This record gives sequence, structure tokens and C-alpha cells, in this order.
Amino acid sequence: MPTIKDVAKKAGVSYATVSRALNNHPEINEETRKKIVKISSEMGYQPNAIAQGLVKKETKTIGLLIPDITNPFFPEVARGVEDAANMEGYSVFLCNTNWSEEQEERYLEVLMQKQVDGIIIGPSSERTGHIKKVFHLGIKPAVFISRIDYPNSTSILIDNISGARIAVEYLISKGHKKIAFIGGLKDAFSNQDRLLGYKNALEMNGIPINQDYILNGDFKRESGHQATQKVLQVNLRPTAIFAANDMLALGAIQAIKEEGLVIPGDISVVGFDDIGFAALPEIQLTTIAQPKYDMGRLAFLTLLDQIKGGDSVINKRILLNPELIIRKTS
Amino acid sequence: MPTIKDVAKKAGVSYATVSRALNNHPEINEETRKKIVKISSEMGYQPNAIAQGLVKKETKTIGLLIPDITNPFFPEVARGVEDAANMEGYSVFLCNTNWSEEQEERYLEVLMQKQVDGIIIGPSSERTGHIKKVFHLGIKPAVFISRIDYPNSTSILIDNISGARIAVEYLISKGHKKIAFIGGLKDAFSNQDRLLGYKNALEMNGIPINQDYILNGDFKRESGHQATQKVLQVNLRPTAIFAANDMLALGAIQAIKEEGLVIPGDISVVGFDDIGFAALPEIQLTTIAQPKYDMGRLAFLTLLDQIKGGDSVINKRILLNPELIIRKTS
DNA sequence: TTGTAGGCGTTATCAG
DNA sequence: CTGATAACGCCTACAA
Repeated sequence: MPTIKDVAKKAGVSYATVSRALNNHPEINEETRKKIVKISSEMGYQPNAIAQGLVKKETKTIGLLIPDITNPFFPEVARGVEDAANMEGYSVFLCNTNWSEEQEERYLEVLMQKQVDGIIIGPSSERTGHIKKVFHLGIKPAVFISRIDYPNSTSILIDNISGARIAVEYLISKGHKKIAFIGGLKDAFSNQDRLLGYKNALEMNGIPINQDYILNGDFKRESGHQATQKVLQVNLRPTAIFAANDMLALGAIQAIKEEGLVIPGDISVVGFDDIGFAALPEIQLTTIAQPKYDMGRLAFLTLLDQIKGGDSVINKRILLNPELIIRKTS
Repeated sequence: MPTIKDVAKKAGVSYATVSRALNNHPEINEETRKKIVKISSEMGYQPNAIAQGLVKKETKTIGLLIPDITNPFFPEVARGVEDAANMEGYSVFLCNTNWSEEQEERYLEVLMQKQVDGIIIGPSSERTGHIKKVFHLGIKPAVFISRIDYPNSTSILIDNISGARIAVEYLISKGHKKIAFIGGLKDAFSNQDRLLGYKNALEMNGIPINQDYILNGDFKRESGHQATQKVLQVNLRPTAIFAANDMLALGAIQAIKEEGLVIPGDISVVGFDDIGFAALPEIQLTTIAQPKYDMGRLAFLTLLDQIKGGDSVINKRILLNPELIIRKTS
């Protein structure tokens, strides 16, 4: 690959002139500029971004740290950040942390070494000690996807509380009073907020909260399956289930069918997330949609703002609106 | 962030010594090495990979070019390459080409500018002119995921022909003789090969090929839906359908149910790919699985081989074995 | 075993 | 408007 020197030699000018020409500096003769541009493209010259990065101290590169691209929630988010990044001339490093804090820490170090201009983090856990550790080496602009307790950080997420409330209020509006909450990881902020929204909705409608109707586990289908089996056995069987995510809802549906009950005739089910398959004709899950693509897009745009120094308010939380998608399970 | 100079100053040695110490050069005093390592870690020194890349002319970075991470086929592939890459100390740029050749070309240029050590390409089309154009600027090691007609290239893919044959032979073994082929894009190599495997299986079992049973379209669900509606109307209605991918199979299933027919009682369906939802209890699609994760892993490993110059045989095709997954639609 | 100095490909500063 | 030249942070002969 030819370098600036090669182009300069061929054009009979100094490196500096070539550099100026290629970067559209104002103080250059239009004639020579054209000549240089022509020659450089003839030679197939491509600027070496590594060298540029070294001197300009910016690499036009960001890191995207997520737990697992294989999890149906993340591809759309990733697509959102990538599209936005690409449009602004940035490239993105994909980093799967596999829900491991150590891995997250290792990647963070690599990203700093690679001199990324900023980082988007979909955290693996609620804990942030390891993140803090790395960031203290040299703080970079960062935005979090999901709520996180990290000082002076920007995070972008949907309003889980109101999302859950909307779901449960919808159920109530359909006449349900015995509504169960099939939760995920008890400690997860998202789970806590969704539970809160659930409780809010009940309270606001004068429906007492029944602890027998509230179960937690993890965010996987089997957990929803088991919890639902259990909740189906309580004294006054619920007539509706609000699951903290779509995988749990799927498990719930399975348990309900196994019990010989009909959806939504006997029991209604509402999920959360609206991951891809929820729309399949075979599933048709009623759920709360997160604007995943937009979350990614916005995450990048917010990050870019920080990178460019335009965003002085670093410590903020951007809340996106959830949307109820009514399908056939309710 | 501290640099080598800072560490050197604090340690009272030259830059060179620090560099040597940190890179475990043999010709260095063990004492001073320890001292330097200690100091550098105390200072939180992180090597600048950009600077290293400039002098070493390798960036420990690769590009992953795929059409769309949102397509259920790719996340697992991506995860496979990323895991393998990470294990070898490489980072990966995620590039969604959105099935566009121009976008593919643009990204290729960016990747060359960013001085990646190699590229893994999941092509957007069967055409390769634009790829050739960029590669001629400065050829990089590259491996293709999927069959492609590109000179001196390595590609890794599953054996579509035998995969299709296995699927159809399985159907035949269950007594089916009237088997339809619901295809995707007519020109796609994968579609051609799967059609070929379908024909092979029929021929080998003395079953005549009926052109009325063969329909193409694109790879999306709606296409499978429409094609199946059509094929259900032919004179001797098929008793089984082999779809060129799972999305088509899903569309087929929908059409069959709409017609009031039972699966697999009246008609069996077999898909291809085994994307995530095929295993859902509500779907339970019998299908041919592609080892997606392994494809990604292997793609990276093969690329690494080329990068290290160990792989002298560049022009080759690595064929992975497809696997029949029997579930409830057959 | 360690230090000195040149260079990787660019950009940017300072003279001319 | 253009040409030297010094960085950017690191590695690596070549000397010492």
C-alpha cells in the first residue's frame, strides 16, 4: 500500500502538501490539490488510520461491550449503534463479555489499549467495581445501556417501571384482578423496576398485593416454566400472568398449556422486551416492546456528544418509552 | 495515561529497557525486569496498541463483514469468531453491510485503512467485483463464510448438497414420495446446492422429479407462505415439504395450517439452518442444523493461519457437516 | 545487560 | 501557498 511519501514523490511536492491536499486544508492551491488528489487515487492510496490515530489522538473507533450477541435482545441494539456509528465515520469493536465481570474487565483494558474514543456498555451485572478499576487508568467517555449505579455516567434505558405498569393496567382493564408476576433475577435493577411497576398498577387500582403471586428466579425460560407451575397451584389461581421478560413468558405459556388450560381463555400472558420470535404466528405474544434499535442508536449519539465534548451534563439518565404490543396471548 | 517514557523516568532507566522488560525479552536482568513491571503496574501503564501497530505493522485486529447481525443466522457465527479471536488476543470490528454491495465496499476500505490483519466476509451477494476492487489496493488475508467464486480464496461453509440430501432422504425413509422444494433466491449458491441435494436424493431413490413441486422466491417467511399456498393446489398434493431455510419453513407451516391441514399428519415439513426459534416448544421444527458457532470459530482459526503465514494452501473450501435435527414437524 | 538513535505514517508548527 | 521538521508512543538494530 502506497504511503503519503510515495504520493509526494510522484507528485513532486512535499509530504506536508499532500497531507494538506487530502485533508482539504484551505490554504492550498486548488490546482495542486486537484493534481494530488488525482495522483493519490490513481495510486490507490489509502490513509493509514493507525498513524493518524497516533498523532491525532483519536481513532474514530468505539467499543461495544455486551453480555452476549446471541441473546435475542442485543443484535438489534448492536445494529442500532453500528448504523449510527458508521454514519458518523466510526467503527465498532464487538465485545461479548459472556456475563462475566472478569471478561468485562479484560475487554475494557483491551479497548483502552486500542485507544477507542468511547465505550458503550451493556453491563453484565449490577456491580461496577471492576469497571471503576479500569476507568481510573484513564477515563473515557462511556454510556451505559440499562440502569446502573455508576457515578457521573450516562445511561440510556427504557422506563421499566412505567412499562410494567402499562402491561398490568392493560390486564386490569380487561377485567383481571388476580395477576401474577413471574420475575427474573431478584437483584437485577430491571427486575426490581418491573416489579415496582406491577405493584404500582395494582395499588393504583385498589387491588391488594398478594405475595403468593410474586415469584422470582432468573431470566430464562425454564425459570418461567417452574415458577408458573408453582403459581398455578396457589389457592386462588391467577387469571393473568405478567412476566418480566419474553423468555419467562414463553416458559409460562408452556406450563399453562401443560396444565391443560387455554390462553387467553383461562389465563392471559404478557411479556416484556418483544424479542424477535414474539411476533411469530405460532407465538403471538402480547408484550411490552423496548425500542432496541433506537436504544443503540441513541447510545451512540449520546456517546458521540460526549466524545466531542458537547455534552456537559454527563450524569444523566435517558428514559425511552415502552410500548404495549397487543397480540394473541391476552 | 502514562507512557513508556513516564515509566522509564520513574524507574531510572531508558525507554528501551522498559520496552524490553514489558515484552519479556530474554536479554534483560531479571531484577530490573521485576522492578519495571512493578512500577509500570503501579502507574497503571497500558501499552498504546495504536503505536505498537504502527511499528509492528500488525494490529491484532480483524474485520467481520456480515449482511445483518439482526438476521438469526449471524449472531452465533459472530460469537464463534469473537470467542476464538479473543482467545488469541485479537479484537473484531463488526460491520453490517445490510446486504448492500456498496456498503460492503465502503467497509472494506475502512478496514484496510484501519490496518486490520485480516477479514472474515459473509458476502452480501454472489457477485464479487467490488471486493476484488478493494483487495487489489493491498491484499489482506481473508476467509469467506459461504461459497463464493473468488480466486485464491478460502471459504468455509457447510455441505449444502449433502445437507439437503439428508433431509430429503429422511423424508423418503418416512414413506414420502411427493416432496416439494420451497426455495429461496434462485441465484444464491446455497439455494442451488440445496436444490441439487433435493434432486439427488429423489433420483437416488428412483422418484421422478416433478417441476410443479419446485418453487423459488426469496429467503423470507412470506415467500415460503406464498409458495406453499401455490404448491398445495397442484394436482397431486405433496405430503412433505423441504424448505431451503427455516424462515421459509415457517411460512410453509402457516400456509398449511391455514389450509386446515395437520402437521405432520397430513404434511411433513423440514427446514434448513436450525435458527434459534426452531427449538421453541411452539415450533419444534425438524431441520438441518448448520454448526454456526463452529463456522465462526473455524473461520477465525483459518484466517489466523493465513495471517501467520502458516497456511500455504490459500485456495480451498472447508466443508462442515450438516446435521439432521428431528423434532415435531415430520 | 543497557543505552542511543532511527523509523513506522501522519499531522501540525514554523519559517520561508 | 509550500517546505522542512518535530512530534505521536513504541520497537529494534547497533553500540557500548
